[in-house]
Amino acid sequence: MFRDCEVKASDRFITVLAVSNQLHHPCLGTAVSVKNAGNAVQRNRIKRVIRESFRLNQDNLGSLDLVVLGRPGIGSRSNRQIFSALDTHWRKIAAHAHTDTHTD
RNA sequence: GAAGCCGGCCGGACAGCCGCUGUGGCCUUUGGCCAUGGAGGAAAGUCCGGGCUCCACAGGGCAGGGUGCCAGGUAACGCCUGGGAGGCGUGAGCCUACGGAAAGUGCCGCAGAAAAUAUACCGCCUAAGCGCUACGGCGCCGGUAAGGGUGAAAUGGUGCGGUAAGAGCGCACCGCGCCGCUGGCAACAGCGGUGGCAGGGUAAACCCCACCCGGAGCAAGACCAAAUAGGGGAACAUUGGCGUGGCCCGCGUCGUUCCCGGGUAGGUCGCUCGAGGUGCACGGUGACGUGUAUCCCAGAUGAAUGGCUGUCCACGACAGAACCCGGCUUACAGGCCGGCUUCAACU
Repeated sequence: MFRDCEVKASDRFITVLAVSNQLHHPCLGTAVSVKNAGNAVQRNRIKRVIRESFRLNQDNLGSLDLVVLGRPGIGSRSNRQIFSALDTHWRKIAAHAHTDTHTD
């Protein structure tokens, strides 16, 4: 997954990796360490927000396996900041996915 | 009212929309619908104790670790309660690693004469004995530890007697040791007698004494399904290896270990009804116990318990269950309740 990454979108606090799959819906994985989030409470909050954002956008993401990585300092970001950053990343990845399907 | 002590409790609220997940029911069913439950006082640190599970366990010895005033509570504890002793505070209260230093060993910097079989730096004394004498004394041989000085600590303290000067040398009081009596389950306390004092500190130094302790942990462990190959090389081999988990004897077992190569970790159970919560009654100073009524209160496993919006306020701290309990410790915005103490003022 990390080696075969097809599309990557990232900023200072979040990295999103994507690989196309054979299912007809997207799959989400999260990787947020306590070390990067600060403590367990912040880590769980980040993961919840990631899942919620994914749920709201999954119809636009096609057949992709996605991994969202939390980078150092992510625990200091607010929910609003994470939602808006993920919206940007989802759009970028969806655009790539669509061009891929067109070129097929 | 101010300052403070002790004990207990809370840890944003409400509404709408959209989600996740446990349980129950329905739909002739592979997903929906309805109902209902869904993080904490510390879930944390993983520092103790216990349950549970598997392994080990004839027995013995030696290690190792822990606890350390007494009594009680408890499944158990290094926890809690009550009491004692010592210390701190005007007080309510708080703190204590609080057994043994005449069993042995070690250590005690600097200063100081001396830091432990004691000793004598500055001093004090010159009674007895010896020598000299200018008859004032001086020296020798000695006596002493009162005073000074050093130190955290110097062989009990204060006073009187005593003396050449002094000294528990004698006496009184205090302290200490021993014996007895009284009270108390006990730690211990009080009283009486007796001994002239036994000879520093340190045991979170070794140690001694008393008591306690088998090992590993839910990735424990059980079951189901699927799958694979007992391949190659090297070393050792009964004075050996393994079971074995501190070591030895013992007991059981017979190939064992290492390297290279290859393979697996899917599901179900364990998994939440428990030393359980709450109310009442009774026993107990209390920790707690007993009886009774009532309630069911997270159970995930790429790991749920949430997101957005609005309104309000004192604008929200520390922080996320992972087999389960009992403690301890640490973190914590702000707020509430009860009891008590001291000071000030009023009546």
